[in-house]
Amino acid sequence: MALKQRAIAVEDKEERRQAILDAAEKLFVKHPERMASVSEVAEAAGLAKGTVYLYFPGKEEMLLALHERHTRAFFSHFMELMAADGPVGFDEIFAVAHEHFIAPPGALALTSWCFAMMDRGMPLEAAVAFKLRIGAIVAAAGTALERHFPTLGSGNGARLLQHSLALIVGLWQFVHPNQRFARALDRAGAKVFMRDYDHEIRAAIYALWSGTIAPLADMDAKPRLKSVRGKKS
Amino acid sequence: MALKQRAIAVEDKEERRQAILDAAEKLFVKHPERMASVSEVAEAAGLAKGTVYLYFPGKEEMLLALHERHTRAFFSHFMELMAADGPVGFDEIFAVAHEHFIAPPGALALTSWCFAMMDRGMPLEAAVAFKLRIGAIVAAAGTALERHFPTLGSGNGARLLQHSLALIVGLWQFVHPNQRFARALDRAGAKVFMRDYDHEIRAAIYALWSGTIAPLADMDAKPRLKSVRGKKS
Amino acid sequence: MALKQRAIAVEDKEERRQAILDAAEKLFVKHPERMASVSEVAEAAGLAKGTVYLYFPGKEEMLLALHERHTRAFFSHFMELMAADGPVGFDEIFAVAHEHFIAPPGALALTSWCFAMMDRGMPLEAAVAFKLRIGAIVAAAGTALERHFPTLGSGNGARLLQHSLALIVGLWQFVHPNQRFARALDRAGAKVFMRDYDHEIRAAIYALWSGTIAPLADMDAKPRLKSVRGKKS
Amino acid sequence: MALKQRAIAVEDKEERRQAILDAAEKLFVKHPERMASVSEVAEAAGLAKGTVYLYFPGKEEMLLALHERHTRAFFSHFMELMAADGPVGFDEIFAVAHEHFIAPPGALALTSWCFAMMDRGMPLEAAVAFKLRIGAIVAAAGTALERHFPTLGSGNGARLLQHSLALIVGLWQFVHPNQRFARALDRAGAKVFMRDYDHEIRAAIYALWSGTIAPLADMDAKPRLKSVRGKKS
DNA sequence: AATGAATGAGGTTTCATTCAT
DNA sequence: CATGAATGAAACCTCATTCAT
Repeated sequence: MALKQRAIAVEDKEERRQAILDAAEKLFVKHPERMASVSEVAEAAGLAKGTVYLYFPGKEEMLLALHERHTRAFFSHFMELMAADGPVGFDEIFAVAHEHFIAPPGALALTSWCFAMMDRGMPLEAAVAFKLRIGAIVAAAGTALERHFPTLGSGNGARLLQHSLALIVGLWQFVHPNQRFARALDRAGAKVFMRDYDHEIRAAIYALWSGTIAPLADMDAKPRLKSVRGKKS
Repeated sequence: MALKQRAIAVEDKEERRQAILDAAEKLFVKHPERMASVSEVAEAAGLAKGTVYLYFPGKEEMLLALHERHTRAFFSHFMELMAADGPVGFDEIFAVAHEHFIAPPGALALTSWCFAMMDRGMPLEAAVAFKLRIGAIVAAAGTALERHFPTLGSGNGARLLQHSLALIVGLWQFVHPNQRFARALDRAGAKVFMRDYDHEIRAAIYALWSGTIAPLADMDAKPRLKSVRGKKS
Repeated sequence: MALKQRAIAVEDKEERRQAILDAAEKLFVKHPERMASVSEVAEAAGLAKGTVYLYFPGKEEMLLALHERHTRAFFSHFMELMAADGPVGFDEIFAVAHEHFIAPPGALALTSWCFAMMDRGMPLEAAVAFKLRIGAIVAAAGTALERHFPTLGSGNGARLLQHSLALIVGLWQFVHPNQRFARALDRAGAKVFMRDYDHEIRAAIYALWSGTIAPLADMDAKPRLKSVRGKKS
Repeated sequence: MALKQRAIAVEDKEERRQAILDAAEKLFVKHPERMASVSEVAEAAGLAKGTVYLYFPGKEEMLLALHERHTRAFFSHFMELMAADGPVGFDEIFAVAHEHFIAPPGALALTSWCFAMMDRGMPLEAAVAFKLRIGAIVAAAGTALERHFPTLGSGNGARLLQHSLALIVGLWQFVHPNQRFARALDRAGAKVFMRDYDHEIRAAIYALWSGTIAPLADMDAKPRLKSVRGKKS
């Protein structure tokens, strides 16, 4: 179903908004080495440049909206999982995160870019508004998580979720597990040591959850986190 | 000691290079809302614009070099710590990371920006060269870490370090614990739930290390990472 | 008739393109000692710098287009002349060349500059495309010329035209018959020997046409192109 | 014999000056698509950038000096020819021009570039001084030529020489008979009509000399330079 | 005399955004 | 609502020239 020439009804407008985001996403994936310009996005969406500005206040906001779409989709799915009756395993939760953040090409690149822009280059209000919206969602999701893992304690659900997403994004930035880098590193003859992002992130997240949900004791007293080197017998 | 008018000796050149980085860093911190232009950096360093291009191939490379300076300083300090005779505690290690990555104003903002640029907007070669240089350092540091925590197993030291740095950066991007955001969030009347980055990151890293160094068992079999919700009596 | 604020119709666009060329030409003549910058041209045309880049891919292409305008105007006029019924004299043809190449201030300076840029400093494609366009025109003009001067023989019309234009440009470069040079040479107290370009070029072209259209005999056998010096009585 | 480290004697200085010109010429030929920078020239000459400025007031003057070297060599050779006792044929004279202007790679490209720069971009004084020096040489050469071709008449020798050189340069600019253009035109699939510069220029010069030395009558009265088109009966 | 580090004017180009149509 | 022409600030970068060493 083609888009209408003029979007007058509210649903038509929303549809067009989504079409613009689709176009932006497509281009983001298609050209991993640069940011598409607004006019490219517009063209890809079958619209004129100016029209994009009827739907988004600016370029950053548009990309942030795209990121938000990913994020909302994840949490929506996550809440469904939490709403389930039976117990939920790490694997199931991780699978949802994988589906929405890790698997979609460009998703983490976009997240990374958005976070950098939020700090410099984006109107502060847009960034803050985004954070408030997402914050509310994370809080709800955290509460839901706590119901499943009572040892977490109040407030720690949201924290664990944030730590987890932070780790997903941060590790991606370290590994840059995309074709461009992979090829370039191969050309450089590099025996690179950490390229299997999927495996790494799973292990890291598991460790984080393991350390959070099932902590062994107080941080500082733990002998296990004292190194053994140089220990006197 | 003032810089010479002309840096002819190799040491003088290095000194000037550092002076340019100092200026860039100063401006980065001073104007958190935007990136200073090359000519601003030059002026702040008391040099002409063209001179900066004698020391760096371009703007991105300059900022990457600044980030690399932080990173090298951290690992240098870290290696000193590892070289110590006695056992090393989590706190000591974390303190070093804190000193070099977390405490210096702008350090994480810069890291975040560099990572985003590395993906889009920076010459690929520059990014790859950087990754290779840092990769070698991380590998060495990982090996050193493994000597202190034998349960880590070969190769896991470097991985843990990367996971940790990823978490530091990623969480910062979630929290954006800087004045601009803090003020804006306050203005927005937000009861924001996670603003104490220092505390959060410590807990998150501890959990990660705890989960990595002292894992309790295989990931999937662990009942502790099965939720209790909906469990039949 | 003033230009529209926005050139939307194709004719308006062409008009604006011409207006930019007009501005460029004006500045070219006004400042014989340097090339105006694109932003000066834009300002002179009452436009913003960026707008010029909507109409021309770059500075060189813009100036080449200006030169092409002269050239096309000449050939257009020339073809009209050729289309006339009666016989056409050298004077009439030369008058057309004079009107379009020699008389307009700056025309030959621009031609000279374009030719130098075509060799170094201009994208090769732009230069080649220009040559192809002009080549087709010259070929047609040559054919027309041959109809008027049957002794020329097939193909020689285009050749003569090119030789003639070459001579016009080349001689101009020798004489630089412009005010700047004239004044400077006077200041230098020079009794310069060849300053009347208009007269010189007419004589030279006449000699060239005379020698081409009415050649006396084979090149090498001619006693007239052997010098008389040292000839035995 | 290697150049001395410091050129103190006058001959050493001249030698170094020539070495710089040699380097410039080499680079000019080696990179037909761009102008070498001063520092490239200096490096090719085994000198530092600043040293070039001890021998030439600026870049333009350096290239003009290179052009002047060609020109002086030609006229020197030409004068030898003129000094010969016997009669001199067109072929011999043309051969000298060919040897110094046409055959050396880059010679005409340089001439073309110098002429364009003389008009815009070069200090006027440098251009005028050059013209005065060359003017004197041309005048002398013209006088010598007149002795060989008495029908030329006083003053016309210099004029013919200038017309000839103008034609050589001008035609080159039309034809751009160099590899870059040749290849690009071939790629463009062009059946270009005038690519044999050597043949063309010889014919054109011959026609010019023929028309100048052996003119048939007054310009305007000549029926031969009336076209035949449309002639009655 | 030679060097090459420093200069900085000068130029081109891009592209997010605005706004007349 | 939609368009896309116009804007013009912002940025980067080069390189001829100067001058401290």
